Amino acid sequence: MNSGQGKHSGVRITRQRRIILEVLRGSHGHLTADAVHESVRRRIPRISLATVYRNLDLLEACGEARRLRLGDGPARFDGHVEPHHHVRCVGCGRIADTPAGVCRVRSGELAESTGYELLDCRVEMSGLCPDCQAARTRRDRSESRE
Amino acid sequence: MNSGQGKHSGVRITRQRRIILEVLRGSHGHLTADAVHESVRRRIPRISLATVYRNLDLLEACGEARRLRLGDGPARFDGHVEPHHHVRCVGCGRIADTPAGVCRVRSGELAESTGYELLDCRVEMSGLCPDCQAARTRRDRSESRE
DNA sequence: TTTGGTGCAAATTCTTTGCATCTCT
DNA sequence: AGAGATGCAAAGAATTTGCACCAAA
Repeated sequence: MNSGQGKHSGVRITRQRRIILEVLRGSHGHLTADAVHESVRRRIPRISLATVYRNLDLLEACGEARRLRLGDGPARFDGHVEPHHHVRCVGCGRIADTPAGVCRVRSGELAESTGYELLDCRVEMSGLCPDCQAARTRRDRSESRE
Repeated sequence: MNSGQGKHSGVRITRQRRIILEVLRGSHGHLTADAVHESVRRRIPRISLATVYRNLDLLEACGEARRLRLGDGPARFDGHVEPHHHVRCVGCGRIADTPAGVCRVRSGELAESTGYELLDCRVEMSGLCPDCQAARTRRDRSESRE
């Protein structure tokens, strides 16, 4: 975030910023800005949603958080920045992490076919979570009985 | 779209619907709803943006188009539904198609690690397009001369 | 002290909806 | 005729911004 440093260097660690990051790191989920706001509010009741958005933007720019736009609805923020990907359940919307290794990108082939130089790769899978698989099975059974 | 057919079967092929799809198919780009609207408007001046949105939703549901939410900003629509992926240039925002083969997903590993049953997989890569690579090179050279 | 951050409210941007009207079939 | 589509305008959701005040360095 701060490469061309002026005389004073910049980003401060405010209470709100620190706690927002704690919430992101602490949560296993992939929280919407609103959910982060709700959660932080329990510790800083007067924090505004705008501050949450500003800080999420900044954390993303710093590489401390990732913004996900899976499916529709609001963006989600992930405080775990180690390489990994996501699967979203088409049944219930739940999002799970997957190991980075489930997808392998041939950057050579990319460069060859498009001329692009690869910087980052995100995989959004969709599928059925175990619960929704079970629900489907139950439904299938009851339908075949009709 | 129409499996449990009632007495009358449903989706009509209206002029606006047909032309929207033609625009999507004809364009190589990945158009925003607004851009589709602009384009269709040249043939149907009174078409409304709402109609464009409604039809894009429907075409997506029919599997005739894909909705992409890459980076930020509005969704983009892709009328080419054969399997492929996308790279977005972090320099200029341009989006290019990539062959499906640049990315290989191990669905077995996915099921094993998450329990999800894989249905679909989208890869969003980011990188530098050839033009922005060239621009960077020029910039690097002029900076090293200072 | 000064530069950056915050809260609040208002503004933007993107997308969806209600409703009267129109149009395929 | 009647289900389904459209245009228009208004509503809605998500996110950003302007500004006066506050607080970390």
